[in-house]
Amino acid sequence: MKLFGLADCNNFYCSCERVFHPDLRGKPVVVLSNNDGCVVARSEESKRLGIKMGVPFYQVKDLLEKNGVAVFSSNYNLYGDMSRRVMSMLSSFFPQIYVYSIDEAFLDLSEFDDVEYIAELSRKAVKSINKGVGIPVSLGVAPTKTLAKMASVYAKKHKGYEGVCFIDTDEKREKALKLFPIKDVWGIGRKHSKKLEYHGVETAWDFVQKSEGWVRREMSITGLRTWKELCGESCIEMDDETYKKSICTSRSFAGHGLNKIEDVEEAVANFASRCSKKLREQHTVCNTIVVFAYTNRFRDDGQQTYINEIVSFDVPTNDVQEIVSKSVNALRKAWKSGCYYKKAGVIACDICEDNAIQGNLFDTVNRDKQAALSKIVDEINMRNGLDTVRVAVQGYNNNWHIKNEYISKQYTTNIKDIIIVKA
DNA sequence: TCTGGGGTCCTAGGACCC
DNA sequence: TCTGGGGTCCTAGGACCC
Repeated sequence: MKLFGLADCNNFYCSCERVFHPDLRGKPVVVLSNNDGCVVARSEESKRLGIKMGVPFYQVKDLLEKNGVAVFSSNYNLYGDMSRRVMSMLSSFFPQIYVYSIDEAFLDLSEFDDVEYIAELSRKAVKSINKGVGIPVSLGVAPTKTLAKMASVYAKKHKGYEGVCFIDTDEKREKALKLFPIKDVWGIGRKHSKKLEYHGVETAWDFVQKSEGWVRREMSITGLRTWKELCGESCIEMDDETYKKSICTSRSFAGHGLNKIEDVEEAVANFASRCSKKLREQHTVCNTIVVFAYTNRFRDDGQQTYINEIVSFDVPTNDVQEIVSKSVNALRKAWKSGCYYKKAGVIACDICEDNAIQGNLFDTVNRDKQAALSKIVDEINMRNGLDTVRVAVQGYNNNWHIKNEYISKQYTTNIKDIIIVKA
């Protein structure tokens, strides 16, 4: 039987923080989103206190304080680096891994034919990662990705499994489906689970009792794929990661937001610069950018506005100056004064590989020179830090900076923050 | 006062063609 | 009274994921 694995890091952001705060093991921890806005990660102890995923920080601040919960702003440099370590260890055990998100990877186990051997390897991997990186991992194995995902949930939930759970027989599958709430199935979101519950479907098992035709009609092709996967038929492909088809950089602004065009301009210039860097990193160019900015949608007193400017290039590009200047010009053109902007961003779309650029007969830009300059700027910034060389409009006022009151150090990526072990 | 950020895929409907 | 039939392409919006 062909099998897939799913390795999922438990409460990943919290676990990362705990690696450098061993005193917090067994204690409640939460990690906040950008701007210390919402709770985006909770340790098991915090979940037990009833803190919900995505809840605004200010609404639970008292509760957290009262229960001595350790609070962290998100530290993406740290989490990104820890993720790389986990993935690299994982691939030393399993040659075919597909990184699905910062804390998850699918494993293609088709080259192994012995289930016992897979089980042994899985247990070894989980133990080694825990010991070597300090991150607890749950691993599920099953004939489809949706079932593997379900197995990983059981692996995490029941201590007896020691982090590894198999759904590899029909009996186990039936039992697993009957105990699994439909709303927690991978691929079934809020809308569909509401609808399914209305039709009497409460568990994954109830769902597979529905007919194929009914599912196709009510939930379209994506719902049908989930249904088939739960029945044991593998039909969700692993994306052989090529390149991202859209790239977005956006931020919310702290407090009321920003109402001066210079401040928003500086922010947009920085978002555009970040987009161009991401494009270059994946060796692609974009044909179109979208610049957006909007006021606080949660307020009903002030004036609400939405800027959404779409700009196209004559020739697809990833050049920082071109993308920044077009973005800033688009913002200036669409600017409406008298509003407090709470969030803004830049999206690069119509992306293609940089070796397949469709030229333009009337192009006046020297593309070779431009590419050479980009390369040098990237190299300088790699050595000396992000944005050492920048486009002037990116500025230094930084009035759009994000709030992160509770951020931990860059333990693994900044030499100044490396922990010193005392003899 | 305070509410994240970054993606993918699918569908319905409009515009247009013969 | 009665208003074809078949395509393609594009876009906005919905639903989902982490």
